[in-house]
Amino acid sequence: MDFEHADAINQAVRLLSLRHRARAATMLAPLGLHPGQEALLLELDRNGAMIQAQLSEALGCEPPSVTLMTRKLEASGHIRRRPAPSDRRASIVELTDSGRELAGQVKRMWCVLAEETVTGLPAGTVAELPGILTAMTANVDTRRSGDPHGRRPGLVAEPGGTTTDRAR
Amino acid sequence: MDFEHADAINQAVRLLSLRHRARAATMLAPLGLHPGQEALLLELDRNGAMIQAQLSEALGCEPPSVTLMTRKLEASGHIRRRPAPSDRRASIVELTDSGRELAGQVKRMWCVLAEETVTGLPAGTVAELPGILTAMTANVDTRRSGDPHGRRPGLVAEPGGTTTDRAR
DNA sequence: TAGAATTAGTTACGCGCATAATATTATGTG
DNA sequence: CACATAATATTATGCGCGTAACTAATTCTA
Repeated sequence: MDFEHADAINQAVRLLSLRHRARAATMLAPLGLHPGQEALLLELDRNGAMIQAQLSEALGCEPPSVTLMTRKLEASGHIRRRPAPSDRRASIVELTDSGRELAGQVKRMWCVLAEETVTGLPAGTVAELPGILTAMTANVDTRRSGDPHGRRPGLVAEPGGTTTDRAR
Repeated sequence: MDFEHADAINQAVRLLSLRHRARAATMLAPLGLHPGQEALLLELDRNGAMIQAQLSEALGCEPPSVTLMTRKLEASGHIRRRPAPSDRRASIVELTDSGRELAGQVKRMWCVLAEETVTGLPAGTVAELPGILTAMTANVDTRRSGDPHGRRPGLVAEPGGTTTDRAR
C-alpha cells in the first residue's frame, strides 16, 4: 500500500476519533456526563451488575481507568459499589435508580449520535459498518489476541455484516 | 435506527479509536514519539512550514494543544520555530533535518499500521474506507461547517434549550 | 486616527486513558 | 499445610486533548 492511501486511512481514523468523541462530549454535557462514562452506564444497563474486572474487559480500558470512572459515577449517584460475597477482593458495580434513568436518556442520545454519524451514507454501507469497524479494531487489538508483529492469517471477520443483525 | 445498531456503530467507533491509537503508540514508542506528534510531523512533511494556527486547522485540534505539541517536538529537536516576518503574533513551524529524517520513518510505519488495520477486509471496502470515514467525520464535525447536508430534521438538543450553542 | 473587534499564541486547569508499583485476597502446587 | 503465583483493585504519575481566561498584535470602522 502506498503512503497516500495509508495516510488517508490512518488520518481518517484519527480525525473520526477526535470528532466523534467531541460530538459525544457536547451531547453528554447536558446530562452531566463526560465521554467514556456513557459506555459504563450502557454496559451495566445491558448486562446488569458486574465486577470492575469485567467492566474493564467489556469497555476495553484498563483497570485503573475503571477505578476512576466508577468513583466519579458513584460520587454523582448513578452507580453503587458493594463487596462481592464470593470474592473479597472484588466489588460489584450496579446501577442506581438514578443511573438507570440516566442510561435511558443516554440510549436515546446514542441513537441520535449514530444517525447523525452515518447521515448520507448508503444503507448498505451503514449495515456493514459495525462489522467493518469491529474487524479493523480486532486487527490492531493487542489486548486479547496478542500479535505484535506476527499477523496470523486466520483472524478476519466476515465483511458481509454481523450475524443475525437483520432485526426488523 | 434502533438502539442495537446505533450502539454497534458508536461502540465500534469508540473501540477502534482506543485500539488504533494504542497500536500507534506502541509502534511510535521506539521512535521516541507519542501518538498525536506523528500527525504534526507528517503535516509539516507534506505541506511544508506553516504557522501554528494552520497546524491547528490541519490537525483538527485546538491551539493550546498545538502549543504543547510544538514545544515538545522542539525540545526533542525535530522542529524549529521562528517568528513570522509579516505577523509578529505568529510563529512559523518547520522541520529540522532530524525531523525530516524522523518523518520518513514515520511514513514507513504509517503504511505498516494501515495495512495491519485493514487486513482481511475486501479490497473494495479498503478502497472506499477513507471516503466513508471522512464522511462520518464531517457529519459530526462542529469545528467547520457543521453539517454539509443541511438537512437534519430536529435531531439534536431540545430546541428551546440553553444548551451550549457554540460560536459558529 | 482612536477605539473596538478579531486573531495568534500562551497559561492554567480538568478529564480520559495508559503504565508501573503496591496491598490484599484466591488459588494453585510441593 | 505452607508457599509461590495469579487475580482484583488501588495509588501515583504522565501524556494528549479539551475549555476558559489572558496577553499581544493586527485589522476593521466610525
